[in-house]
Amino acid sequence: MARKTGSHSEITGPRVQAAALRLIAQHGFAAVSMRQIAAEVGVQAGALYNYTNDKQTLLFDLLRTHMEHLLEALAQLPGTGDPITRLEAFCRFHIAYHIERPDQVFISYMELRNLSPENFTAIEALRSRYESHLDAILKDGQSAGQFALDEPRVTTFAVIAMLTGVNTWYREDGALSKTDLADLYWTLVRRAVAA
Amino acid sequence: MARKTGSHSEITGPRVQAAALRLIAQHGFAAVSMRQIAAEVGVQAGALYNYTNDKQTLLFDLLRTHMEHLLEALAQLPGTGDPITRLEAFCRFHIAYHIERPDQVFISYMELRNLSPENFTAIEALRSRYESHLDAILKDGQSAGQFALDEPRVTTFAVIAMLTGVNTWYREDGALSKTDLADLYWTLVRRAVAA
DNA sequence: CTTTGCAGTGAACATCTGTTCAGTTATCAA
DNA sequence: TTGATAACTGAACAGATGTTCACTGCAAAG
Repeated sequence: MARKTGSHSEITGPRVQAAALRLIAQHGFAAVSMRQIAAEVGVQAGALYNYTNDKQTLLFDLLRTHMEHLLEALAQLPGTGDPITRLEAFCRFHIAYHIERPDQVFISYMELRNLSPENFTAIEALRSRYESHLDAILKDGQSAGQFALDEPRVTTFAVIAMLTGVNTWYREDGALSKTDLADLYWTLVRRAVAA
Repeated sequence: MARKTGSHSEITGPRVQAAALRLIAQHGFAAVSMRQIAAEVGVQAGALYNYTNDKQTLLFDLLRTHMEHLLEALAQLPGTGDPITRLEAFCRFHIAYHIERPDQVFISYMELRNLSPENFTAIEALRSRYESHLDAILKDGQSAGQFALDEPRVTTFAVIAMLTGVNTWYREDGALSKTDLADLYWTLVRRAVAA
């Protein structure tokens, strides 16, 4: 029978993911070698192939996992109700979730071009599902006369870009707390879309 | 005497820059080899070294040139006057300029991490000068009571992220004209900052 | 204790990397 | 025609790349 306890794979596997995530976020997918990732984990390069088919799949799994977790967390938000309340919930959620995962977010935007065509399509589909959530809120608010939007789809892109931009400048040790941050961005969004 | 006509360097030099720009934007700095760039230009790899000291300098020159041109163009905008008018001018300028140069914009955000520390500092300084322009407008409008901003610096980041985000989704053959686009974004910004 | 099989090693593979440089070509000035 | 020189070639360099695989060590199952 296969061993259960004493098996390292359940420890090493996540460590490979973590090392790959950190190194790719710092240097870029193409700039990081399998040997560097292995060294970070403390094994030889060959051992990585117990945990991934190849380097491309390693990247794809990082992005897919991130997007799936993001969608799972998003699903906790209310899908119906007052559009303004839902928009606020979405904005605060987006900032809170993304600011805690700068490496994942960075990679998810930067390394799309290093995905194979099939893998790219898969990730784009997940991203599209995420954006649809905000799109639905904006359209509902539009119908209810609470928002004044000429092009809800464009507003979706604009709001997500604005919120995600937090990651480019926010530092944990800065003057602003995460609550301050969410308040500031929510004020901007609220006024931008308000009827 | 040195030759003047018949000298190819004034032709090949820009072609090297253009090829490097296109390929790096598409695949990433680390993923593109000097041989690929040379092939795109139609020369051997060694010939590139007539136009750049090394690969790092080639990247740096692309980013530096982009930022310098951006700042030159920005300098054409009025530096004084009604803050609302200046903010509108800035927003329309930013979108118009960036949307015409997707490769440069992409590289300028994506490849910062592949710059040497000194080169990184130099580019960041240029970027900071650009952001200061918007920052000044927002602070002037704040003082004049035309804008209501809790943190002008954060608003600067938010607005720039939102406007630059256009590049991630806009397509030349889409339904929206560039004027429509600028109108939509300007409406969002105006309402977001309005007192 | 013996057997099983997972986890990891380390060498090997073919190929690619940035960069250098002696040598070739082509064009111009004189 | 001659001499100069900018532009480019093509080979060479030392080392890095992703991936494979026969192998070893070792913990657990029987």
